[in-house]
Amino acid sequence: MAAASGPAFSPLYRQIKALLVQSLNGGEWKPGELIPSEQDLAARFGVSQGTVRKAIDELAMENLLMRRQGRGTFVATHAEQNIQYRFLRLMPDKGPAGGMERRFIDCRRMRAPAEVARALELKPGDSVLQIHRTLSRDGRPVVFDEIWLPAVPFKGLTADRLAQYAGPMYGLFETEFGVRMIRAEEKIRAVAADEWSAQVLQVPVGTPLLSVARLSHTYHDKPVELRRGWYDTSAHYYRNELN
Amino acid sequence: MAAASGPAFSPLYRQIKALLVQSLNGGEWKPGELIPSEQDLAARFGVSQGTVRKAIDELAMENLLMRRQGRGTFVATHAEQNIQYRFLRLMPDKGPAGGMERRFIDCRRMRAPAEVARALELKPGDSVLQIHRTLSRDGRPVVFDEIWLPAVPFKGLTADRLAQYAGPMYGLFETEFGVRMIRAEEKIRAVAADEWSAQVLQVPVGTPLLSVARLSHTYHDKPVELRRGWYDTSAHYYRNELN
DNA sequence: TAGTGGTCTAGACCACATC
DNA sequence: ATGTGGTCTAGACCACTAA
Repeated sequence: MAAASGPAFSPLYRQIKALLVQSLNGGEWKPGELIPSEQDLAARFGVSQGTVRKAIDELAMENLLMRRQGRGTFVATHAEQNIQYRFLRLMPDKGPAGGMERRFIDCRRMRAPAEVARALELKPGDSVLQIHRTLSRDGRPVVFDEIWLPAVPFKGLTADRLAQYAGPMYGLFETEFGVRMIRAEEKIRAVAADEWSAQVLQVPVGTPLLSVARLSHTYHDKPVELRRGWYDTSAHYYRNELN
Repeated sequence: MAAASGPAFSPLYRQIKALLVQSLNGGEWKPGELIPSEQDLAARFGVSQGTVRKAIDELAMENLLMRRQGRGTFVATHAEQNIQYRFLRLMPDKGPAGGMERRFIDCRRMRAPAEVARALELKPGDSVLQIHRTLSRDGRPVVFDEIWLPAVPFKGLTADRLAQYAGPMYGLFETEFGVRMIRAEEKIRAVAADEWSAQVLQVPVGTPLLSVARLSHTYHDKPVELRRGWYDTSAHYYRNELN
């Protein structure tokens, strides 16, 4: 009848996958929790275990779920020791990867600038939070971040709460605000340090810095964080894998 | 008996996968060619179709093979129109992604510097090829690459041959030298343009540039290309996806 | 019409974690 | 001993391509 443009066919396991994402997004199973066994889910949806398995396979590959043989399938979380810094690709030239010191400079509420509103799919003038912070290694600042969050799901977030929380920032977002980061895109450039970033990173004005603009998404590809970072790459590098 | 340190268990489909990689590496099926059907492979290896399928699934996910419903499974290739610039992550701020003009500056044979020999796992002093080239958009140079290749599999490669070949460089490597690039790692930094790169990219000395050091691997994680690139990110950005 | 990969099922057994 | 995910099998049927 209609113009016949859409995908018109969706295999069963993708429909099951969509139902699982619904349950994740709706909070039926929270980050870190155990979800029902494949057998239980198969019974619940009225399909075979193999079909549920294929749906979970894809969700595990997309890092929404984590399988552990003999234990079960868990909702992935940023609040874990082993998967820490999942999105931070900056590696030190020498020494182990982890362990940078966080310092929060400020956290303000304001009206979204046009550019920020566009990226976060807000109306121009909607309320947003702006956070500035640094990451340091061995006392030397390496990363200067400016973070923009929509005010509505993150109401009540302050610099103090950020500073008090031990563990990755995205872990706090999960546990305190129910916002889980799934996927992000980064646009990377080389820029000269302006006065502000030069001061914060303790480098001369004009020093080449890596500019990293990250847009993070939660379920259903909804953007929920815009992050502009300046990285001092004199003793670190941004690592990427091509496949 | 022994100290029992190795993986000690390998599922059937991974053994099949290893056999398939052997055949790919050995040249039984060349890039772009059709491989036998899953049924044929199952018969050949004495396993069920499902087991072969799982092996092929992983190889397809790693971009070694390409499945096409109704047609069969093909060996992936860089010499294709649709998958062009698979490894180049530089995107223009405006306009479509593809279509940059290549220019080869030189191609010399020399002894490997220590750093290059280490990266390519050669003996110090082994013979290597050094290539310089640029990529331009709308006549303006954007990328300056210095490429290092081991001389032995790439014997006979000249700037002329590079310039005459239409299509991506890795396509030429496949068809002319039988070397297929599978996977690469990049280390990215912000640096100031030195005199040479400034001249080639037509920017002032000291301009911040993206420094991209890429190590490319063929089958069995063997490194076969070291590429140091300088990107002018005034009208382009390096795009990355985090998952 | 024939052949390919893609989906779905049902059942058996293995590896692993927990009790 | 039990329950979980992981592997392997065999067979049926669907979607797609090409001749």
